[in-house]
Amino acid sequence: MKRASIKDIARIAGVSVATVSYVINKKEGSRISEVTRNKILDIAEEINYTPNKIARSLKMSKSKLIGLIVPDISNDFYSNIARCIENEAMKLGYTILIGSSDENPDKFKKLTELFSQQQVDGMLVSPVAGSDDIIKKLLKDEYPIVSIDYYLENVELPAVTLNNFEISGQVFNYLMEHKFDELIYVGYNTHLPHLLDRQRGFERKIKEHGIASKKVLVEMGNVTSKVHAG
Amino acid sequence: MKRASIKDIARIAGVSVATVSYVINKKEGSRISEVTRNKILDIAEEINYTPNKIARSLKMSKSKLIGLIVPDISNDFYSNIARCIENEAMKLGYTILIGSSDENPDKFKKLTELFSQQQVDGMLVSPVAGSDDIIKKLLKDEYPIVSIDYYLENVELPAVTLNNFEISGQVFNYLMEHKFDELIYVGYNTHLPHLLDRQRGFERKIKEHGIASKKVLVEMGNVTSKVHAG
DNA sequence: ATGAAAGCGCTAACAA
DNA sequence: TTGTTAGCGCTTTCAT
Repeated sequence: MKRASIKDIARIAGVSVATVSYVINKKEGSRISEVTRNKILDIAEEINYTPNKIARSLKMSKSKLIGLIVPDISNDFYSNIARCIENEAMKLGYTILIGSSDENPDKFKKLTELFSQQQVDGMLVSPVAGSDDIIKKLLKDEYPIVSIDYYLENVELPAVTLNNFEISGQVFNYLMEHKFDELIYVGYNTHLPHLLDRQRGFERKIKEHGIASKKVLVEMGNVTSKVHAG
Repeated sequence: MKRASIKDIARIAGVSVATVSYVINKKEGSRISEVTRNKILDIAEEINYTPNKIARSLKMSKSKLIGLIVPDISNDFYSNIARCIENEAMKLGYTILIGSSDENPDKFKKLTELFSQQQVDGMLVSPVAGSDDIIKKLLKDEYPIVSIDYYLENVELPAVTLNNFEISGQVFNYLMEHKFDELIYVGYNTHLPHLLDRQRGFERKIKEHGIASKKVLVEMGNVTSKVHAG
């Protein structure tokens, strides 16, 4: 069944498409008499009209779509974040496009391209190691983009993250209160700034308290197996 | 930064938009000389052209979008399904729109409307109690839609589901092998056909084997608390 | 209070 | 081999 368009309504109602457009979009201005308004609304109802947002997007250069890129949507941490984002997006009339990067910069890039082509109005992304240049380019193209759980140094990337440095200190304090006398820091061997913050937070405390400590850095990937081995 | 369009490329290259369109879409036909093709590709690269899929969708009446409705994307079961769907979709050049219904038919309806307006090419939905009419309407409008984990009686709704009746029997067999001599069936008090199948599968076995049994049906919602109470 | 028309970026039929 | 053009469904300016 071909979908009804405002043109169909206009033809049936014997008015112009402009008029139909006005009533569909409930412009409150003085335009449109009660009688035409109702006629149009009735017809719309009857022929089961629903607006074509694609056409609208093209005309308006606004898609009401936002892209979400996470490392893996099947991961509990991210699917919960996705859900919260979805809730807020819905409230504002946005729909979310979703994609998983698997922490792979190529996939990440592909997703940004795909979303960008779908003309999303913005992206929420959880960047991955090696995606800095991709992000910078997006930013340079004036693409609204905010980062999740990650930030870039010397780049104005709006980000919602943890205060990793601070939290590391809190963990240290907790451990101290429980009378541990030697600590081992286990973390990724990485340059990602938000992860280094944890390390730095830990190191600062160690120095302050002059405590025995060790640091174990494992390669990105499966922590569990690496730590056992090491 | 305004995005480049094929018109920009055409202007710079001194060719028509049709020509640009042809090379962008790599039509292999005899059209287009190597030299123009390369010129166009170079310019596209240089001015950072990326196709506007919204425009393309409008023209083609195909959005390369598919909608996915699950009860809750933050639920492990569904986020895993979502991930698989995403993988397959990507392979085929589709992007997925996601929405959570919270098992609420109103939200479910809203999502189908939203997706439909976004001109998705089809929907994968996990229907909820009370959504039968919505589904039927979608089907009547010739909307490609397939159901997840659920089916409708007397309606041709493609569905990927468990064989609940059969599986119930297998569970029963397993229990028998382990020498249980009384069984309790705990399930929802519902009319949802796929859930009733489990019940029927169980009942058939009970009858066949003449075993002592009880049935506890709880209202949809939080099973755990209900069963404890009952 | 309403309509005509341009144009968003793209594809494709038809001409040249 | 390439160009012209109509049109997808919609919004909005400018007339009327």
